[in-house]
Amino acid sequence: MKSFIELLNNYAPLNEGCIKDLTKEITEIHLLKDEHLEENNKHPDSFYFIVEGIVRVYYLKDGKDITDWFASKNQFIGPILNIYGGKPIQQYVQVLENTTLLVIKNNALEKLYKKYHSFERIGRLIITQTLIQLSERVIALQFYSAKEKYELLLKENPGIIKRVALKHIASYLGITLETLSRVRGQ
Amino acid sequence: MKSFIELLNNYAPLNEGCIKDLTKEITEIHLLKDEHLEENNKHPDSFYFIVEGIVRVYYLKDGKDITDWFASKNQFIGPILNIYGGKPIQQYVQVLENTTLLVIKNNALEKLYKKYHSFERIGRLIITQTLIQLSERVIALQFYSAKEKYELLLKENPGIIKRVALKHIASYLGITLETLSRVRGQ
DNA sequence: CGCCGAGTTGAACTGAATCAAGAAACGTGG
DNA sequence: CCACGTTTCTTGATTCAGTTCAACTCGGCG
Repeated sequence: MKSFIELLNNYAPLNEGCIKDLTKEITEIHLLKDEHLEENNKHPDSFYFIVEGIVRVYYLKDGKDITDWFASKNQFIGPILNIYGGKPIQQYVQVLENTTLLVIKNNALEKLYKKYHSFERIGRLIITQTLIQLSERVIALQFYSAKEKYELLLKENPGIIKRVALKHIASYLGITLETLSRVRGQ
Repeated sequence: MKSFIELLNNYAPLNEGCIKDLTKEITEIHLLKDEHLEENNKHPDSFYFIVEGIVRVYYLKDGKDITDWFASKNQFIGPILNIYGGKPIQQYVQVLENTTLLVIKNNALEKLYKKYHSFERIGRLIITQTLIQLSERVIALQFYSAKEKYELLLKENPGIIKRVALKHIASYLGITLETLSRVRGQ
């Protein structure tokens, strides 16, 4: 919780009142390996911060499980509304290790945005950061070979390989499990 | 100019003082077909709004000209810092038709963000919108065939085909000009 | 011990890239 | 308004990275 506030403070200074209001709206939850956030099958209505552990965000495409995003310690998961053919995709969040999360409801988030300018600023900065990350991914998908995409992931997120099943890595990279296996065999 | 303010107001209501300050910082420029924004070769330091016309944002990858984004009437172009292998990519903006743009310097933008909460909010909302668009593109790149990507573009931006050279469409879609040509021949 | 999910390996297939050549459209100057 | 060169687009033949399908291996767990 402290580390969360600290992290936000790095984006922009938060005043006491805002921290107080924010703290009131946050709840901490613990999930065990392979559990899902219980909000599945609902419209996503919360924002999460990962205190410890690792999760993946995924969706179903033609019945196949596609990993959209990994997040681990000190990272955020927001309801990044994914769109497919003009329609929002139902997204799910699965915990890949025992994980501690902070949760805040979207409507509480909206209220804080409205009430505190500095909080709105932090929201803007975090989203901007996410946008930049995503833009790198677009380039990777457009030009990198399977091997290059795997190596980029290794470079940017070295720990992930040991913690996450390869099938999830494969779908995240947009390649098949078989191709990933061959790439890894050098 | 009016349409610009109106458009912003749709995101969040701006007060008089903010509109006044904003207006002071905006300059209108006119560019002819094929001209470039003169800020090329510099670090991008402005934000644009397209009043009329169409532009493309592109970068060079291994000497090849890759279109990253199209923008036309009533759309924004920000310095969406693209990253490639961890390094920011120099981006260029070329006008594809005679075009009228509004320009605001980044540092003026930052001042307005700081001064007006409602302006910061608009910034957050516009970036969020961009993020959603980009997330759709990630899915398209991961799963769509060349034909499907082309059809998606046709559906979402029907006018663009007649206004933009096919080679730019091709590099935007992440396919070769030859493949695009074949796809178009049904 | 035997099952089951996860990962590996192999062979055939395919969508798109590449390379190459030609056609069509465009603009500029005579 | 036409001739010429440049740029843009099309078409064809070949190649290749990655998919698909299928069989097999490995490790954990009831």
